[in-house]
Amino acid sequence: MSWTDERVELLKKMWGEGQSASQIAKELGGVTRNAVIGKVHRLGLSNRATSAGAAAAPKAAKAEAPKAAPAPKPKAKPAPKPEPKAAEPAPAQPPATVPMSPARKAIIPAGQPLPPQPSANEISPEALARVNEVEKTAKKISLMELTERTCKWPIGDPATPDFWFCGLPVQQGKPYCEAHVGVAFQPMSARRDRRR
DNA sequence: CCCTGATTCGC
DNA sequence: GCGAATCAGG
Repeated sequence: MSWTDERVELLKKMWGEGQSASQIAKELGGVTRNAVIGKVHRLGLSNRATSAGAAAAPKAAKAEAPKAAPAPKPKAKPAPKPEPKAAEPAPAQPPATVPMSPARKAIIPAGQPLPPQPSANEISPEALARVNEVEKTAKKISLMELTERTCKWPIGDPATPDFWFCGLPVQQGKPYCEAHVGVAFQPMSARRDRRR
């Protein structure tokens, strides 16, 4: 594919709208985001109000030496980085199997006894509200559709057909989307008033 | 890890 | 001019 006027125009339009290079590339087809970025630069349109990622970093200007540049050797990748590997602060119990749902039938899925889950209580009302919102617009994907980066929060009753997985984009690293991470990972807390 | 844009440089 | 590879940051 080449940069026809039309394609360049679309590129400009989308870039102007704040679309990401990858989105533009996907739209144009036949080009990678790198191609898009490269073109953007060649066209001279660059800095726009970026949201993130954009290297707002005032990189050292490439002042090419007029003659006989000292050749700073840009190729440099030391930093072996030993990787300290800090201990992960075990998060609260993520729903091993079934988190709470609107109407959990009285069925307890066979298997290990469910660990004490931070049920509806102890969770910020806001987080729950957001989850409810999310669950209404969740992608509702099936088990087969789960991927490394789809929210794996189960919704509904696994014993009925009304069962799906959230499916929204996961929050990097986590197994759930942002909303579900909010209720899945509790900072541990109030529950010690277990008079016993 | 995923994603973003920026730069470099051989073609 | 083009864009993959690479870099740098979130």
